[in-house]
Amino acid sequence: MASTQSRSRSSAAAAKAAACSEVVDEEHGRRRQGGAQEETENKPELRRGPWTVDEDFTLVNYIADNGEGRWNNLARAAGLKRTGKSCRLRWLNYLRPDVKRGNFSADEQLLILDLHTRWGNRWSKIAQHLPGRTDNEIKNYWRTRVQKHAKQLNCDANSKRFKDAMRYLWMPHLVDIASADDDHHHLSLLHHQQQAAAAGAGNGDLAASYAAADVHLHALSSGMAAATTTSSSSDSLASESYEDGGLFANVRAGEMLMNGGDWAAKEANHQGLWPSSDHDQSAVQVQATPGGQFQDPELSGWVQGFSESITDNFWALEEIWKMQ
DNA sequence: AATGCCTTCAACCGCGGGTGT
DNA sequence: CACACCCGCGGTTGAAGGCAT
Repeated sequence: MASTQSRSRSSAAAAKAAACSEVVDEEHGRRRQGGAQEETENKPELRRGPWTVDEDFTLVNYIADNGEGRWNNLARAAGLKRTGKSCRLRWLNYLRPDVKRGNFSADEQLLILDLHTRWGNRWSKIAQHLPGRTDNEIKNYWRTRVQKHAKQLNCDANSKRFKDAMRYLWMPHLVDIASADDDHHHLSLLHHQQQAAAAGAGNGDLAASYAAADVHLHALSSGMAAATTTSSSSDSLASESYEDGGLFANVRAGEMLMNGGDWAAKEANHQGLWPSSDHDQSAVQVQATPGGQFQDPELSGWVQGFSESITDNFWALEEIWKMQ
């Protein structure tokens, strides 16, 4: 389990830090090896590197008594030879009682992929929607796992190609895993994510994006045996969008509009498929053929060709991932 | 068993924005 | 208004453990 690994790593690091600490002159950023004996009488040097158990204990106790914030003052008052920054980071990323450790669940992975598609490298913003997860952890996850997959697929993690792979292949698969794991839980997470994003959309752009249609691509995760695209009205952000019991990718036309002109252009060329301008009444269903062909030949060929070109490698990676 | 490469993640750094004086 | 300080964010680094040879 990753949490065990983290803990063992942390304690080992702490032991090492206790044996050989590095200190830094905060004002000038100078780094030195060997630490305490090099302190000058005027300026107490600051420790850096891995935290010791004693330091953790001191910080946790101080925050328990006095609360967090004002980190530079806190570091001094607590008697820690650390910068305020370092204390803050240690607390937020590691010592905070509600920090969740261990591997990301399929739900969380799905949420990260979805939110990153929408917001890019806004790690702290993404982290706000994953309770107990820190921006640092999500960032590391992205860089080590997601970018690795992108590299193995020979494309950039920020490229349209990879984003499309996530939308059409990875996310449906994660939905599948999440469904098998806990159907209701992932629905509630997605619902939470939508509500949170909509609530935070006072700035308008997200509101606009969510005002656009939801597009549900059914059964892509099971090899595109069939696909159903549903576009519903603007107030379909709510959970009923997810209540039909099927396995699907949740891809929003508005999100596509937000994330690239290509999608906007594609959508403009496929009004029959994604009638995003249709913000009124009833949902529009576009049924793919049993062979997995979309009614739109261009999109069908593009999706299927892409899917065929990477699916083997992609699922193999998924299997590796599940074993972690 | 020894060695070297790879992966992961805690921690650091620089920067920009906010706030107080 | 200018300056200093603080805070938070995103990018990067380096150490430890895992794994392959």
